[in-house]
Amino acid sequence: MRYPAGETAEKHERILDEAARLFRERGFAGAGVADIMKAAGLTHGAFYAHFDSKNELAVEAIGRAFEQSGAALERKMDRSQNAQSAFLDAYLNAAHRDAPGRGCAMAALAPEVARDPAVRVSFTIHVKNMLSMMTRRFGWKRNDRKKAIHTLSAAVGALALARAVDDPELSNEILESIRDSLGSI
Amino acid sequence: MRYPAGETAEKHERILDEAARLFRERGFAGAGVADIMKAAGLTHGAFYAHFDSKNELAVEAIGRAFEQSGAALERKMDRSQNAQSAFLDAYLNAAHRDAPGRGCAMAALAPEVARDPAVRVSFTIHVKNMLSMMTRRFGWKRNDRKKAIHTLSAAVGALALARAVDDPELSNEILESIRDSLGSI
DNA sequence: GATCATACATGACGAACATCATATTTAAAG
DNA sequence: CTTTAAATATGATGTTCGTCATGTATGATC
Repeated sequence: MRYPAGETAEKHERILDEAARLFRERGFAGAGVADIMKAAGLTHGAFYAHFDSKNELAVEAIGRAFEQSGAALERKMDRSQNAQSAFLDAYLNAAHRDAPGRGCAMAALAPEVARDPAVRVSFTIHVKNMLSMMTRRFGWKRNDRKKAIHTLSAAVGALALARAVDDPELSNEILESIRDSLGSI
Repeated sequence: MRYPAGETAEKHERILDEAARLFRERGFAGAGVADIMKAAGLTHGAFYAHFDSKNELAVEAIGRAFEQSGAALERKMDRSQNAQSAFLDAYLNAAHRDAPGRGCAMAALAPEVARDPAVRVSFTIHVKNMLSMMTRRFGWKRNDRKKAIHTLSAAVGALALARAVDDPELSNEILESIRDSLGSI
């Protein structure tokens, strides 16, 4: 049957949201089209009425993931006196580590992105946005750009490592160490 | 036929080497058992005479990848006056970025490792080894451990981001910035 | 109100993949 | 020398996956 335009648009958004979540949780290869459609409350057949291919979905889902986690970060910085420490607290903590599906796309997907030419294009735009957002909000005077790159790289690396190690003490130590180290650069 | 023990052991090593390379290049999901066996000069059928499963291979291949890239790092530090700057130069450069198959397993595989319980165990041991190797060789006095964690996280994050972005200028800028920033911590 | 367009569900298809079965050949063990 | 055990190639099996084909019901359009 033909469905009301508004409902279709909502389903489209649900597919994107679930893709952005499942890709971050399981990787591009680990989340199938049928999985994503099921999570969005549909069957696999409807997928190609919304997207040209799984790869095209990956491109759009990366953008969605950045938008979601970026907006969450900005909200937390808005509510704080110190944007930098708000960023570090929000990014480098156990809740973020334990919920990759709602977290940073860079820490969850960077190596897989590197292997997908189409996704890299979108990823690059959002990394640039992230860097300019950081320099803007942190209010740094000199070496702004280098400090932003340093903060971003260390935060992304720390989160990825904290997720990959099996030892809870080491995982927490990584998060705390980097939060502390980056607090005074 | 039954093959001489020495040849079989060599083939076993070749399988491990090719797995360590292909997993880093394509990810665990992206490199198939048949691909790895073909790269090792064998057919897929012989695989289960060498390993119990693909996942078991992944566990051992992660160890092999750490050993290879760790040994290469140590050789470069041996040949230098300053272990820290030798580390930074060896890790954060375009050649390492462009050859993930011979490079750091953390930057190439951390998010996938996080999803595989068996691989995480091996990964954790090697991260700990890496941290103690760094503190030992860098000759730091105070805050050794925190500085090692900081250096490792920033280097891993920078390399992963430098590979994932599409813009060569930004990619080089990330490598150079972090090399510079970490040179004075 | 008749026609058209489309978003969906169901199901199928072909490819890729991990794993297993079997036959073969020959090193190793006795 | 005979027997046994093992490493390999070939091929099969069952599953998963991306994508496509088709039917259907109904909102949209005229």
